[in-house]
Amino acid sequence: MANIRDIARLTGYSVSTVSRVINNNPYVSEEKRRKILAVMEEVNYIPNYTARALSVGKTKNIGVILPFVNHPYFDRLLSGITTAAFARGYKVTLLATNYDPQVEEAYLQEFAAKSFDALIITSRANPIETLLPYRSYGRIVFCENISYLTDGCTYIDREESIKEVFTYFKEQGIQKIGVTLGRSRKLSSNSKITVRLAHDYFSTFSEDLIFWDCLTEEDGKEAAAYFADKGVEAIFTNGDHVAAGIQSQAPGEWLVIGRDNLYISELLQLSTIDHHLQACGETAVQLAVMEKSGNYRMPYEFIKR
Amino acid sequence: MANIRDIARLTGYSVSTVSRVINNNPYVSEEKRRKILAVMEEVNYIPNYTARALSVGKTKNIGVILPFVNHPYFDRLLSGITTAAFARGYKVTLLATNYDPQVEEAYLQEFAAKSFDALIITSRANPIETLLPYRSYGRIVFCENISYLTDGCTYIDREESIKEVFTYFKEQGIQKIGVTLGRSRKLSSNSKITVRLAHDYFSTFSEDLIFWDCLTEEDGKEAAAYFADKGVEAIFTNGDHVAAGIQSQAPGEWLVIGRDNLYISELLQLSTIDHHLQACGETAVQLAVMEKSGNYRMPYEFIKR
DNA sequence: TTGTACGCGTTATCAA
DNA sequence: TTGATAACGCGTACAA
Repeated sequence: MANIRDIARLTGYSVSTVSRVINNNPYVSEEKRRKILAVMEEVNYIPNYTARALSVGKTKNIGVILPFVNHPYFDRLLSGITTAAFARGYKVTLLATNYDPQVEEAYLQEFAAKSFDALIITSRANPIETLLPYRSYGRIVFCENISYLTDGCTYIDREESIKEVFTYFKEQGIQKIGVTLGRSRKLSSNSKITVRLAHDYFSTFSEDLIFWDCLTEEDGKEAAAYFADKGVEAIFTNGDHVAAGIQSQAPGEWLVIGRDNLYISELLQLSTIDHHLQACGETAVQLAVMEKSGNYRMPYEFIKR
Repeated sequence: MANIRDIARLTGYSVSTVSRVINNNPYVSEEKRRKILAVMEEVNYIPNYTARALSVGKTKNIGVILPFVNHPYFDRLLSGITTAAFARGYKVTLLATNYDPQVEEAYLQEFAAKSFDALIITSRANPIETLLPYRSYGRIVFCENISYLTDGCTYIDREESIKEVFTYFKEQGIQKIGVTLGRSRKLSSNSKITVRLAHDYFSTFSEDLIFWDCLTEEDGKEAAAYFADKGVEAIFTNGDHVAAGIQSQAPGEWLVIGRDNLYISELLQLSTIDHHLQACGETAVQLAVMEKSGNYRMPYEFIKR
């Protein structure tokens, strides 16, 4: 593997001149440029990416912390992130945590070690206090509404969308609802908001009307069994695929509402909230590369069917 | 940001000793190790990842070339890849091409520039001849059966699974079928195999019984319209989500068969092929990190419903 | 327009 | 068990 010094030696010019050719610096005579390019071609020279990154101090790489892929919520978000990152010449590296706090911290350490130019946290496994100090190492974007931050947050409008759904429930005369959620309210802002609003809107609501750890369609089926004897009239789910799992077990049993506006909800004629996750991912990248600053709440659509 | 030399200066020991502490090298006296660790802690020192990568010549990073995310096929594959990579201490960076050959080559150049320890090509935009030379820069794994390679390929068993489906069609007395495909047969081995076998099994088959560029559920709906007057009895699709799109437009009109074994196919009671994409992704990583060698064809399941 | 020399932050070799 | 020093490969002030 030839390096820049080899090219310098082979052409008889200096390392800097070769570097200028590599970087399209105009201050190189045409003749030398041609010759240098010829030699580079001949020995199949390719500048080392890591060395450049070290020298310049930038990697053109954005790290994305998420629990896992192959889940509608994160895949949508990721789609927006990759699209936007790509358009700006950034690559995206996946940092899967499976919600393990230790693993997440290891990634934060890597970020601190300058592995990525920026970090996007789509969902976290540690308390926010653990993460905040790492902001001194570079840009960290949160896909979550962190109240005491005025910059670097982009989030879907859970607060308003859920209120609209719950108001809709009331209009339909519904008194008692169940909800499905992904994980304990400790860290998930979605869980926190959902539970709070459920209590606000429904005096009948209680902790045993929550079906936790609900991630997949299969989990949705189990949720259906769980709610069978709970006397709820409607179920507010944490995803269309979950809603579909529930609906498949007991069609028409409850007013089931999903999220994400997946095709499956159209197919089953289930109402759903489109939280514009794709746009959220794109905004996250804009924040990550400092193209934008501030906090951004995405608009949403409640699709009634 | 303190560096290793700062730590050396601050502790009064040499850079090498500090490096040994960082890397848990046993040849350091306990007293020095303690003191060095204390100072590292105090000034919040974190070894620079890029510098280590440059020095060692490895990045612990696997690049994955794919057209886009948020598509069942690639999301499944990616899920297997991230899981397996994670378990082995590798990170995964997404290299989205959107099927642009130029972009793909740019990624290959980055690979040649030592940006990744290995490359996994899940789908390509260039002819195989363009890619092969890059194997001299490091490990490249193809998720595709490349006949004249005896190593570094892992692929789903399209040949046999499609034969089984087509045989099943014949058993059902079906004489004329339509197929949906993602993109031109030039580069997609799936398209190539499907078209070849369709001709082999069905004398009635012709090019106008192919609905191309079929990627999403919405495309599936268009496919349904396309096949409305083609007189086909069955449609072999390139994905359960596409199959669902077709089925939604004209339930029971055709015998529709999907692929990927998504939940939606269970819901609609559509037959499907489970190609074990997750396992394919995991195997790709094992090949990438040289834990395995050779070619691997994944087993499949034809799920009749 | 060109070249020298140093910085980027580590790891590895070798001598002590 | 330690430390000096040379890689690793590139970018870039600075001087010429």
